[in-house]
Amino acid sequence: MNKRVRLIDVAEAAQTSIKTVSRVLNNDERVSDETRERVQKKMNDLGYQVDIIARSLRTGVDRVIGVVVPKIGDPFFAELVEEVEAVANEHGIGVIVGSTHGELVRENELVQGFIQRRVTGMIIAPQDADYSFLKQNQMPTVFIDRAPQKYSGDVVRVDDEFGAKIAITHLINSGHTRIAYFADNLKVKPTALRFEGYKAALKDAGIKLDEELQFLNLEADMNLDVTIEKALKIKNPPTAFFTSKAEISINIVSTMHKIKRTDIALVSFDDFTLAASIQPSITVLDHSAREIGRVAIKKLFEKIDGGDFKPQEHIIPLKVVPRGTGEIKVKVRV
Amino acid sequence: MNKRVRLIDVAEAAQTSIKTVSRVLNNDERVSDETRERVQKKMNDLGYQVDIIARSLRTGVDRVIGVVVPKIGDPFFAELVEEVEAVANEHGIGVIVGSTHGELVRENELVQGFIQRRVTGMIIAPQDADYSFLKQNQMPTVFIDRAPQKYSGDVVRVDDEFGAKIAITHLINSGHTRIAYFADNLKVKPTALRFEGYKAALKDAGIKLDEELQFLNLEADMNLDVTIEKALKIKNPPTAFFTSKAEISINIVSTMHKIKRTDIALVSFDDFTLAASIQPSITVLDHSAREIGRVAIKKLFEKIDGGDFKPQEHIIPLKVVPRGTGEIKVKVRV
DNA sequence: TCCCATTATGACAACGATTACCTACCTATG
DNA sequence: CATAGGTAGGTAATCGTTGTCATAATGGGA
Repeated sequence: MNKRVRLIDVAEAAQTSIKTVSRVLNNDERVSDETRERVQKKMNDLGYQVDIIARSLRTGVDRVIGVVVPKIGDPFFAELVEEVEAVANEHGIGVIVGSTHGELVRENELVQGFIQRRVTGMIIAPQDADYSFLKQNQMPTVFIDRAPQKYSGDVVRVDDEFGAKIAITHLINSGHTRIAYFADNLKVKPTALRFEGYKAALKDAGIKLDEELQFLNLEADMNLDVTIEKALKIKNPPTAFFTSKAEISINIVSTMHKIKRTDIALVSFDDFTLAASIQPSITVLDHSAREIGRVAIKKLFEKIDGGDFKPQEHIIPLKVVPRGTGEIKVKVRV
Repeated sequence: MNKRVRLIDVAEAAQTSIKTVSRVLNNDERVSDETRERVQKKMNDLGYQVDIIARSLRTGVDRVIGVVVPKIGDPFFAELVEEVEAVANEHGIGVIVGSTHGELVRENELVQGFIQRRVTGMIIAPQDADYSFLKQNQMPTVFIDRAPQKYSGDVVRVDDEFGAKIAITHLINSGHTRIAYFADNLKVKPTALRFEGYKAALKDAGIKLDEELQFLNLEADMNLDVTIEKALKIKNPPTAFFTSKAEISINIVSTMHKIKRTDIALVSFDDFTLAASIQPSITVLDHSAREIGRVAIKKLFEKIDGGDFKPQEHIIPLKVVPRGTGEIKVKVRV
């Protein structure tokens, strides 16, 4: 393996000092045109490439931002990361990603690793990890999806409670009173908030809560056939379903198509591919991963070059995208 | 901002040398238990964190692998990256990603950036960039999806031509003879190969090619309404569609549902979310992003620790997953 | 004409870890 | 008892770049 060309090699070839070559490399004004050209020619001839690692060591930061998400394979986070990467790229900064898969230990390892690497900044979708170790202003960080534990930092998220509330209100306005709620882990903050929104909307409408309609702590990848069957068999069965998450929605859509019960109204908290195209098309809460990503990276850069701002919460507005489901209830109502 | 704790700070606190602390850090045997404990305690007390950058400079590699894909937001590549990350993680190695968005310049920048960073290895889904600058064995690299230009390296890909051929043969065996082909940019190698497979299958079955059935160089995000309308209006219209890519399939499914023409058989080269659930469910070629990712990262690690192997091509087998579409043709046939 | 400001350049230290090499001491063995 | 070998630890060089400070040359103003 042929060795790397260093600044000093270029310097020797161009008969000047390493510092001058460094100046040329960094477009420093203080170099005569003549020298600059000579150096640049030699750089090309020798095929010089900066050593980013050496530069990072010297400057104290690695021009990379660290992104922590639950699952990079999840289309929601994949789009979010794409947006982050696009903006970072404009600043000449790379993106290093890690998935926690819901594991606290992993989440912690990833964040610590980013700090050890002296990343330029971090964007984190926190799970339950404790962030008290992160000293204020130690590292520019923006949290997404929800606030971290024991740390007060910038957060970019959607208004989960309000979103669920308007979604449920949408169903109520369409005439539904028996609305079942399907959610995964309630210990996760956004999920809990969505549940609150569900309850609030019913309460506001004067509809009594019915525990028989609440299907909580489901696993997203679980087969929901049995659960759904159970839901449809209760005495006064639901005419509408509300799901707290795209993965569950997809799962439910599959099952409902399988058992040919597309008469049940369905509103999904997240949008998903084909939600608009399938029959009936699915009413969703528009909840753009890209927008969250864009706002998060923008805020992050503000912190990076602007210095220390007070931690703020940035709420992305949500709105109901009415599609096929939701309105059809009248035909179906019991 | 409080300054970083270095090895030497720990060494002083533990009344020993920097070397001994380094040994403890790297689990070197040559340290007495007593000293080791004393050092570890001090490390904790002071909150010591390695400086990965400094370590990378000294050792000559950054423990990170660089991944280049067309779009990280594309679910196919997102899943692939998730798989890569999972395996890399087991080796204590991070993943840095970049999207080319089909731009040659960007592709080149990304790869050069990885080299400047002395990444441990690279996984690249090449577009049209010229890789002749990459010297053999300069950097462990595995290409995915297709081979690079002007460079002979390891490639992990599916058998595009064969895949398309068996898919079309599946349709032919179900009785179709008028099969339309929808594809995006034919200049992209895999797309071109898929087209070859289409032609080969028809030829083998003695069916004449009809240019009226070929809809090439479509843009994936384009509205296909007009194209489809045109396809269905020709004299002897198609009874089946074959799409070369998930994005196009989704687009077509949307349109077909909109115009209520779910009677047309559809086979998609890629699988996609809900393909199995919608009515009629879509027959696809099973073409696992995860498997490609897994094989690619495995091969990459072989190169990293095994040294230099001869460049090989690894072909992931494809098979048809028959679902609703494909068989229903008889009812529909003109 | 002399001095100061400005410009172009260079010498050298520093960033924080690893590593090659060296030292001191202790034990075992002929 | 002398020497070899093993063990724990230390010193200094090194990775490739950038930042600090110094220096030489040039030009303009007093």
